Amino acid sequence: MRMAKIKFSRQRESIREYVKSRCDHPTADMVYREMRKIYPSISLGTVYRNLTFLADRGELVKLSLGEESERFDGNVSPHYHFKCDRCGKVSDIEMPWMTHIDVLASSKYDGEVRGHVAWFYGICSECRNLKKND
Amino acid sequence: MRMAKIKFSRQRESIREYVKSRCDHPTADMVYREMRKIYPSISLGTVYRNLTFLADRGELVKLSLGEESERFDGNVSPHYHFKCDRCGKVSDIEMPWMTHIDVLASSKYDGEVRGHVAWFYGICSECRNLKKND
DNA sequence: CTCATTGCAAAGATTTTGCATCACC
DNA sequence: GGTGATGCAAAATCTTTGCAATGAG
Repeated sequence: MRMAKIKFSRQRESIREYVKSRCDHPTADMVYREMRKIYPSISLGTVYRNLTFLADRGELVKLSLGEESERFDGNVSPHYHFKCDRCGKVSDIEMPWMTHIDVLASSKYDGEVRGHVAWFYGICSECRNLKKND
Repeated sequence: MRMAKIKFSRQRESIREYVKSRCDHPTADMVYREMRKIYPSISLGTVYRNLTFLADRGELVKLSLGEESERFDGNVSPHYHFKCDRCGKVSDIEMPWMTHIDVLASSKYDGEVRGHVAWFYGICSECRNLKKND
């Protein structure tokens, strides 16, 4: 079984750079709309293929935050996210990764706990300030 | 603005009872296939409408575990889930709800943290036993 | 030249919805 | 009888995929 060779592609490079440069955890469609500014004839399929490709190789992380569409994160170090219930914005939370909760879960469950997925929700500071003026 | 009156429907009762009786967190399609045994002409639309209706009224909980389709849980008390990476089974974990992690997140984030979503993953005991015999 | 990658369009999969009919109350 | 719920089918989303053409090595 031989590895398929990976060839350079401008589209893939731009997609990688774009996601890595953003802090807003864009969806495939957001990436697509941005890429069309550079490559007007790029297809959604290419965007999906490359996002999946990059996520499979660990260069991006796919985030499932219970929304219709997946989001992509260029920051691959383990960290948590906060989703605003009001504006939908997704931000990073700078708090330590809680490996101890895996140990806790493991002690309560008859199986091999390998990790967890978690995110927080509520109202972001911008939306909270807006509400004060309602 | 007047509340719409809610009428009894056998289909809705069966869907409620079915989900509440299960521990396997069925998807809409699993509920649909089960309901067709009782109501051969029930439609997927009716199943979706009722699952959403019941979830909106707090009688069921909709679970987004990063899968293609949502799952539904008849146990509405706060608890965590474990998803087996191998067989896909979703089980409950009997561990206390971790309100303290919301406090922790809140101290690290400039917004109003109202709660969290979390689940654990790994290999369930059945699958681990199978692997021993490989 | 070879074959990985693209663009395009069609197909998949899941969920929602418009509408006429049905059935609770 | 009035209107909420259903069945059916079409549509809406999001994502994947088959295929011929393109382009990197």
